[in-house]
Amino acid sequence: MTVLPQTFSALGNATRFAIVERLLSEGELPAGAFLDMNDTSPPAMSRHFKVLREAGIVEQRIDKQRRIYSVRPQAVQQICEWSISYRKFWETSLDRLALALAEDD
Amino acid sequence: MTVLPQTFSALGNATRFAIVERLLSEGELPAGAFLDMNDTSPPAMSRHFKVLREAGIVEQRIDKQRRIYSVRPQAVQQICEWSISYRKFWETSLDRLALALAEDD
DNA sequence: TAGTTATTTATCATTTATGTTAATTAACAA
DNA sequence: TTGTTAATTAACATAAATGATAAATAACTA
Repeated sequence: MTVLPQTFSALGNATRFAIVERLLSEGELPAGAFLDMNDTSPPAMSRHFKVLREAGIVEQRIDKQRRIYSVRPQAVQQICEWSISYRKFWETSLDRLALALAEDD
Repeated sequence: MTVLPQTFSALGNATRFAIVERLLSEGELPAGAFLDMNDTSPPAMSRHFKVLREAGIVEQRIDKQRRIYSVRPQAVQQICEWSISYRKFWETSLDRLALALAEDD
């Protein structure tokens, strides 16, 4: 069906997740902007970007000697749509839960 | 901040993702109901459930000698809220993209 | 009780992921 | 040209994930 497992797998690493969150908040940034992060030697960072690229989560734009990365909106949209497609399930489940808790008073 | 990377990591395996999708569609099921799946020896399946439990994605209910699993609605809700929190970004990005494509006609 | 069913835990082997250092590529700057 | 900056690729080591078989646990059934 979908490629969501690959998307989730790529986001299932704390460093990559932080990269994506930062790109989402700040917009496109060159790879080098992330070298201050926790783990990160340049090759490690480069590989994280490769994983994100191959999962279709980010895209690369080349500007001179810089690689500028940004989040592909479709990637986040796909995640949103997946979770929304089960909304009826989780919303009613949570409603029932809240109700049950309220009855304990 | 969040535990989302752990959630994503757990869902980033095709077998576990399939388990979760089936639980979401069919509702709670005993572990044994999944032994027809692709990989799956009973111990492999058991470990997949353990990963899902530890990530807070499923919960276990014991009925006699059966372990009945179900999806914790909060897990899906959390994913939904994360993607929604960046909705402005990805919706406007996609709008711009559609507009740019339309202009090519 | 003895055997069966459902599931998990223990051990071990193999694969995949991830980090490191060294070398490479490409563009810029003196 | 020579040196510097930005990023990647190559080669290697180590850790984590995942699967298999065997054994253990717990509850049901004859």
